[in-house]
Amino acid sequence: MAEGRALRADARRNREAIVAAARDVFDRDEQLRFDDFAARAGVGVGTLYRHFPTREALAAAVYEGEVAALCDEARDPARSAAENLAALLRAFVEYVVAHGGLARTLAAVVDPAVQADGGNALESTVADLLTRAAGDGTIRDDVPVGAVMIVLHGIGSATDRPHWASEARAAVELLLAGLRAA
Amino acid sequence: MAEGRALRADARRNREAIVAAARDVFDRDEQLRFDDFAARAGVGVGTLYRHFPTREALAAAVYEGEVAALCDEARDPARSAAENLAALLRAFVEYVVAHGGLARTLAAVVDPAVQADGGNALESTVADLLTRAAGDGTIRDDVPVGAVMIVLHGIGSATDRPHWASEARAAVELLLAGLRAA
DNA sequence: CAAGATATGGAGACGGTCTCCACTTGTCAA
DNA sequence: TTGACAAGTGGAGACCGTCTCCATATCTTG
Repeated sequence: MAEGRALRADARRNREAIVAAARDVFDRDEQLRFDDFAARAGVGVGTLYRHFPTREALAAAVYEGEVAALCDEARDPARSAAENLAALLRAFVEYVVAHGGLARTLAAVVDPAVQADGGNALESTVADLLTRAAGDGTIRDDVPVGAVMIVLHGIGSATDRPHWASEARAAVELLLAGLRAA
Repeated sequence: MAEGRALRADARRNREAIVAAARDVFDRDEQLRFDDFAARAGVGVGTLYRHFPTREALAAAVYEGEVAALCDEARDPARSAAENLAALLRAFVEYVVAHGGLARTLAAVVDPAVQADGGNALESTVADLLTRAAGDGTIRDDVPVGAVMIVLHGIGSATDRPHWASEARAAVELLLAGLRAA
């Protein structure tokens, strides 16, 4: 996804408007068809398609922005890696609790294979914390990042269970307990 | 979904043929459109729609059958509840490893809210084992079933991560370790 | 301020989903 | 067995969301 060329000014504005509109729509959990979607962002369908050829591409763009904010909160140098990891995972749940629709859409639409492929900020942040905490001896050292990501994915995609919020919190605590166990 | 009326013999045959065909298609991970789908089962589209108004209804029917088999394996009276629970969770992963397409389809299509609503054999089996194992004192007693289900859901829906099989196994071990921890 | 490059929008082709009903098949009472 | 009614069927075609295509509009650069 490297920028091959600089976007023309108006194109960039449109692109941003689309992402913003998408964020909004996903968050409200509105089920909009692609055409209306374009209208909502104030552009034509053609423009929407040029910038984001698939629904997934659009979701990925939103995803990227959301995740970046989350990761920043987990880089407090005053805390140990294990503490930062716990903070990140808990923040993740609270974020998802606050933005259920967004989380569900992203979990449903963003392809795990793509995410796992490297470009994923959340995964590499978790991987980093995991490695460093394991180095400290504060958590087990035999846990692949993927195992943690799988749990997070489950949390993001099960948002319409009746008591989901408390279950999600419990799942994270379970995960943290598992990480600490010998 | 109580049977309001007994199905006519031919109708029942058709219904079963459809479910069997669906199982097959999902398992192979073929992306079939509804019409061809009906043809595959040897019935008309109309028939398909009468029996299963939505893709989800169809997936749910397949799901039910698959899960019933799994749960039976976890009712060994010679083992403790905790052991049966561990066996069930591990069997779940191995099942999903062997039938990735099926698992992904079901995870993507079957609505968690419906599953959680009661009619779900897997969830009630897990709930039962969880309660009994907690009674024995072999695992923590503050874990809602939902937390475990969320992890299982994550496992089922992340099947296209590159090293997914080993990550899924690790996730289950992590979960089991978390359950054991004080 | 040209002239070329870049981006736009939305009409309409395309294709999957789902409905509807004339027809077939099963069931059951006589 | 058979007639008569209920139950079930199939697939043509209406419907509607997705996506392409290109004449037009807008930027940018020399």
